[in-house]
Amino acid sequence: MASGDERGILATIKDVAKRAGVAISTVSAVLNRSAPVSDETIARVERAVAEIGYTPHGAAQSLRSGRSRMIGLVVPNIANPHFASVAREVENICLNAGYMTVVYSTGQDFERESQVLAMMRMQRVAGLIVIPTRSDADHGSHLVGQIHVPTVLLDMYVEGLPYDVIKTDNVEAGRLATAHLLDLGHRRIGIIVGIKGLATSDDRYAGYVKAHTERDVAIDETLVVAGDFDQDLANRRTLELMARPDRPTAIVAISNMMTLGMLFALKAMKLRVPEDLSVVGIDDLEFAQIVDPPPTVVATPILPMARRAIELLLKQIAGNEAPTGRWEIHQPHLVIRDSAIAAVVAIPLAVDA
Amino acid sequence: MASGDERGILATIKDVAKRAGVAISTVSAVLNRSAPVSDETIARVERAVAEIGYTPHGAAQSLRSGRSRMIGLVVPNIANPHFASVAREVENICLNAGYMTVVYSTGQDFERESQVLAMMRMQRVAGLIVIPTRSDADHGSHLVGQIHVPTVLLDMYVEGLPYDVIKTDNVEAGRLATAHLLDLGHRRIGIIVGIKGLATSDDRYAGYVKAHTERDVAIDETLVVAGDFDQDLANRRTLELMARPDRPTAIVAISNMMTLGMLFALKAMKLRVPEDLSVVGIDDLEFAQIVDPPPTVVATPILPMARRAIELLLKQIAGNEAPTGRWEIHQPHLVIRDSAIAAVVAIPLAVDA
DNA sequence: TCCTCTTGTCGAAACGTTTCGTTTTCATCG
DNA sequence: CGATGAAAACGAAACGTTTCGACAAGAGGA
Repeated sequence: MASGDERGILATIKDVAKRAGVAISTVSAVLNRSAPVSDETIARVERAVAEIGYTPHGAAQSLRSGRSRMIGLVVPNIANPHFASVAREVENICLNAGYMTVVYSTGQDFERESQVLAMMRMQRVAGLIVIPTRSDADHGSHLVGQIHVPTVLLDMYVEGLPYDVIKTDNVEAGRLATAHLLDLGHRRIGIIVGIKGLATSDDRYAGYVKAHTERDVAIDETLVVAGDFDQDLANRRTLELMARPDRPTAIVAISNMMTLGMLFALKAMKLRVPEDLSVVGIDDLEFAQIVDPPPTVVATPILPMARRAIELLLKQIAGNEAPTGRWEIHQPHLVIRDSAIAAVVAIPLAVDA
Repeated sequence: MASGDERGILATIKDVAKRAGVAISTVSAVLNRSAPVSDETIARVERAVAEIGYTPHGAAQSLRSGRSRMIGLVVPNIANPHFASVAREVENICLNAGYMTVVYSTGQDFERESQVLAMMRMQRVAGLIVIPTRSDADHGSHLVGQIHVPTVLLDMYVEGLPYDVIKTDNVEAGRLATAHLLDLGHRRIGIIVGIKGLATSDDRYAGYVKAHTERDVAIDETLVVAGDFDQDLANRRTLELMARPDRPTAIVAISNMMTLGMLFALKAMKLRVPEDLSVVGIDDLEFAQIVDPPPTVVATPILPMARRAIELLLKQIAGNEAPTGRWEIHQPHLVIRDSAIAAVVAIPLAVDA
């Protein structure tokens, strides 16, 4: 960084070549180890690079070579700790692999997703990890039209898309949460589902139904209320649900933010958890241990999933492999903490499931 | 997206020109509104763009024009909700301004910071918002050598750097937190400080001292213990501090994660907050309301600060303005919740400060 | 009528790399 | 000793844009 850069104009490979007294192509060969160069020349070039503080121009590289060193990560909301930790993981691994990560939030919004994908296209990212906003086939074909690079779908699938998918068994997650409550003797279990048409939400709800069916317990459809994936609406729905005379004795929340919204609503209503109401969330909370009460949740192995997604993606990019369109399903598991206890009146069911 | 793109090779401006029957430069003029073009030609070009689904090649644009549409955001840790919300805000505003955001975590690590800045340089980002890892002059000159674009420092300053700085009054934050406890009658107040040499940490500690001095209360230096900014070490330090026979009656934690670590440690020790120990944190917690207990904190207006930082940065980039090197200081304020109550033995001080 | 100005369009150069075919040098071998 | 080949270095084309000077055509003024 000694000299040579005035006013933000950085040194170019040409400057390096001149200083080292070699051709541009030789500098390139040294930098990329792409052709045999004598030890002496290598040394001269490297010295020149160090002296003038040369940093290659990424845009020029990717323009010429046709490959960019960027990977796009599209998540619903980076402010959600769940996705933030995914971002952190992706960022880390990619940096080590020499890739830059570009993270963007869609806010579960269709148009915004398009806007973000357009940006990604413009930057000609080398690959994409996407947590889609919706799961229907319409949305799928829309996505396909927008994406022209190796892509791995994370946490959520879209019907009939030619990408690899890393996901949790969401039906099992819903089943696990609900079964836990049923086995604790609860019979009136509310559930706040997410956006209809979102596989994550639909599947988790399917698990809720499955757990009931397995145990031959009837579902009161009025206890199934619609939310989105966020805190506010879950909060409101909880308020409504608990204001009813025939309120549930337990609730399942199908996302971490919804669990939070729910707990917050209950606190505002001065209802005690778990004494007045048992709660089971899906997706673990970052700081669960100091939440009041520490919630019982079905945790999904999001970090291993994220790692696997990049691994697959990098392999696709490197090997120029076509995506297999395969689903890789990771299993969730129940983490018992303090937000769910046995129902007071009902007789616990024999556990055998 | 009708045709023209096979195998991920996207259409170029040349394809558009051919299809519209005009010169490349005319297409460019239409797309950038950079020269007068007849209405009829505009229409023809726009139709061609739509028909073949043309997306400009960002790398080529920035190579030729010398300006990139990217802004870099360098934060300590994206997994920390505090910084994640900054990221969300920056991302949002930048997207609307036509810029892409590239977020990276340094993990408060010097080398990693270099690595990240090198990446940013390689991508020739148009501007940078940085939350630095250290504040000393050495680090400052190191930063200057690494940065060649308009830059705004957020939340933390580095001595004698020619960049604009948006920060909180950290001395006041420390003072506010400590004064609150002193005014509640506490006389043995512990503090877990961050990394020495970090302005944020040093200043907040200075505020702690200031509050004591103002009230003529002596400080027991052994109650001042060193942490980093993270959860784990704060946890350990709390354990140590509370294991002492002459343990404090209150503690100040100087970051959100440290507050969390502290609360967690106290919970593990089965100490009640605030009955056994009063706690005041600095920086608000995203989900404070459902933390047990909801902590009393000194909140910093991080989102307005972030907004202001981008505003300043975009202005610098657009106007080719030199940074003013000015400091803009935002005031923190006390948010009283449930983690701090009056000391049991001591007589509260008359409040006049 | 001629000159000038404006409007619309074009062609070519340039941005900083990678890549590939070519040239130079020199050792090896028949 | 001349041919062969490998190793090292070079030069130029190309990637997809923006930008700028040039040019044609028509309008307006003297």
